[in-house]
Amino acid sequence: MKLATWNVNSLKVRLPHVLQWLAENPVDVLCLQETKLTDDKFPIAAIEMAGYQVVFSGQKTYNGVAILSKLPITDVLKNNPRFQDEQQRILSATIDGVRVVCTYVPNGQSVDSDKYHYKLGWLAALHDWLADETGTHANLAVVGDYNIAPEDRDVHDPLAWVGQVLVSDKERAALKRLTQLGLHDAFRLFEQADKSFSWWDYRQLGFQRNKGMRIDHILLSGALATRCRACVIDRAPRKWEQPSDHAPVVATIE
DNA sequence: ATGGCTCGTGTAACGAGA
Repeated sequence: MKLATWNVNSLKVRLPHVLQWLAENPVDVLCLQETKLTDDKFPIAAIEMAGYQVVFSGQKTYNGVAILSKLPITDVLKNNPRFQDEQQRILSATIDGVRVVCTYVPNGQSVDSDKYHYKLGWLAALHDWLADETGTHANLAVVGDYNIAPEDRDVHDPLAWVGQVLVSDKERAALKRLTQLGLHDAFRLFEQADKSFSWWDYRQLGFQRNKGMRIDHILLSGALATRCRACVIDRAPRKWEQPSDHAPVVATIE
């Protein structure tokens, strides 16, 4: 199974990019974040024409997640059953024996904001729910935009970012707690180039200068990590016209 | 210099993202 995740920053704007990328990279499963579409506006027909089934959970203006799959999708669940949340940030489904959780972790805005506290509470609730899910599903993949750079090597300029949102100790500790449930960062199962990032600021030629961060992750249960043969960030669509600020991350599971 | 781009909303700036 080829499993990918991509924060598209508006599926309305990025639908052509998604279709082109799938044509060039016919992965089995693609998880999307920040669709920014209510469910009545979701482009089901265009995605089905491309050979994918799709489930989605959206809202107006913000957030929104979707799972595209070549193979049948079953047992769809919206949100974290343990966390009351108006914001549509989690969608789970079973595909080919793999439990896929597509997640868009809150950004947090800044460490002194209410949004930061919401992020930490949200992550704690995710941990508590996934503690059960890891027991229930041996083949579990929790993928998406985590809005956390796990280590300094995942940040273009760690000194400039010390203590800031996306890299703060509390956020990194929350992510580490997820990995301590037995979920492995697929990207770090393999040797990778230095300064590998999945997001680059639109401003100040961020991509051209590689001023980015690695904040989009594929976390795999032990059973899936053992079967994982590769994990790459595809920078190509970040070079296209009117790109998302994020690049897709792709894991190959035998 | 707390901006710089890009998005949705809605049709003018502004909040939010990261």
